[in-house]
Amino acid sequence: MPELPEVETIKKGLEKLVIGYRIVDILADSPKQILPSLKVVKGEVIGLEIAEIKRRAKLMQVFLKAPREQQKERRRQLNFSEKEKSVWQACLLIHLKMTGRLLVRKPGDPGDEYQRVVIGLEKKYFRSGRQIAGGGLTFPVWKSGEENNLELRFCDLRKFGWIKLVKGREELEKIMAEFGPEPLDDLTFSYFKRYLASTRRPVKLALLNQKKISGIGNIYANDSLFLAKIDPRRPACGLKEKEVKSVYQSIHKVLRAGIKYRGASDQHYLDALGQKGAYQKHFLVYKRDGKKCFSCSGKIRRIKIGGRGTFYCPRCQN
DNA sequence: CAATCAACCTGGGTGC
DNA sequence: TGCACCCAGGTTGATT
Repeated sequence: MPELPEVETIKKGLEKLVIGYRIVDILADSPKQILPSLKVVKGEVIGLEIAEIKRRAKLMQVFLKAPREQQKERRRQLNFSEKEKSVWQACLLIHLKMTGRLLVRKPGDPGDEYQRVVIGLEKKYFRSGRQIAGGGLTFPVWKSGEENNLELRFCDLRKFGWIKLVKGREELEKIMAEFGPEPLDDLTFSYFKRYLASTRRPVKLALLNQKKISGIGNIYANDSLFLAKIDPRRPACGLKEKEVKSVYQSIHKVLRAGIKYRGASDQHYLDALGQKGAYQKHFLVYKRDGKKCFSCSGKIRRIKIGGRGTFYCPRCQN
């Protein structure tokens, strides 16, 4: 279940591994997961270079630009206002849903489980510093080396995840405007307080609403409410200011812990190099039903809220 | 408006 | 061993 900390961990890995690589091919065993279609995406992104990777909510944003040698040509084609705006030419928006993975491998590496889409990457690299040309001029030597090629593999057991091509800043902004503030970045206490006061839904479901707060999924919602000692079933609007503050702070603590431990590899999650995270070793209540509460030693209970597994300590959380 | 629920998928687990 | 069934959870969209 890649939530904010998991996607953030993958993002940091991808940044180290694939920036500057050029997309040379896309293969899809599961073309339905590529939007609007494999054909269109291939047509638009092959030849572009990965310029920047960002995370927003639970989404990965892979920004692509024309490679250096084509930039002059592209600039000539654009009008002035486009020049001003477009630092990037296309963006691949990736949602991993529950079982998605983004793995960076070498082309010859053994196939990964549930491999659905493979993006072939190539890098022209600086080989030998500068070479002296005949007239005393110097220039860099770029050489494509197959041994340096990589694959970005999108693996997804349940095929709920997707990769979507976004072609402009406006389109991206329109999509991203549907998501609430980032809990570790621009979620202010006053906004949070106002939001909780505005809904009678169980506070746990309020935390999961991506339109209002982005990035929190089932694991971190459960653990946040345990840390805040709040019963997940309580109507959000019924929390006192002190309790709202406690939930607000707990969300920060739990998400930061998730990032610190490189995510929770409870079932499927792996980082960009295929490594497990460790937050599952630090679950406070998630998946701990029947086990002892770390605070009072009582039994952690499992119930359903909004159809989803919910874990809490009946004695500590009320 | 809000709440509920099926649908999207696959594999692992359970009960018979 | 085989088979029917349920369950996991992020998100959308239809229905009440």
